[in-house]
Amino acid sequence: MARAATTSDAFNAVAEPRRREILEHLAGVELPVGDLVIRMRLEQPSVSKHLKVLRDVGLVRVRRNGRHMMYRTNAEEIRPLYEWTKTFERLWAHQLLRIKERAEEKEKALKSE
Amino acid sequence: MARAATTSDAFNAVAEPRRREILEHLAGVELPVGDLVIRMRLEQPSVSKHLKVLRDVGLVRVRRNGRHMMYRTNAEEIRPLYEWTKTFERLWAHQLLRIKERAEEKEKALKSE
DNA sequence: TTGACATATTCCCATATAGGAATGTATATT
DNA sequence: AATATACATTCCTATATGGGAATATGTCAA
Repeated sequence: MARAATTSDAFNAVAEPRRREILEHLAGVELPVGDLVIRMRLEQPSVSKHLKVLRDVGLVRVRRNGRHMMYRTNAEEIRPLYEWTKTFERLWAHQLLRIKERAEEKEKALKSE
Repeated sequence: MARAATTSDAFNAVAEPRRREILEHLAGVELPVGDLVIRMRLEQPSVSKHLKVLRDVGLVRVRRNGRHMMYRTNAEEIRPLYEWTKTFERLWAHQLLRIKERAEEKEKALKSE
């Protein structure tokens, strides 16, 4: 079996750096394809193809305005990724706590010299 | 150009569902490969190969214990994904707010009937 | 040393890209 | 209708899989 399609879910779709970049540009802002092409210095077909992947998984919404296709990020679809990563939060919090504890131990040791 | 390697970064590594599953199993718990094989009902070579990808990007740590290789999730490497998704938080919060507002409008309209 | 056990690695192949180049489609303007 | 503008789609190719099968490596036990 080969790798899962980029359009199989949000996880696969955002694995591509240029697509994450697109989502950042379209966060809370509606933009036509041409603007992305200029800002990202990427060929128009490439931008359109990335946008198609993002559309397929619902990460962006489109609206036609004359000749322009206005895209914007649909953050709701990013949320599951947020929720998944968040389940590991306690782990890195633990690690930070242990680092803090060690730092305090060190300080204590210094004072008692 | 083909798709970026699964080992190029954490984003690509966690795009694979079985690898996310592994990270969940190893969250805060050290386990040998054999345990993952049983729990995930996946062939041992597959598990080992997924573990290699996760090791390459630092998402898991290993320690040898006799014949057993003890793996555990290194949450620090998941944190960047969390931080990235978190930057979109305000957007879905907005959306929720708008949904709430609409609900209130509706209620208001019902009361004034 | 010889097995037995636990994992890693290699070889295989069908599949899915990402970008470049060329072309197709839809809409506005004159 | 004819042309220009804005995007989308198709064709192409080098590359990277993920799992199955077979094999290699490393460690413990007798």
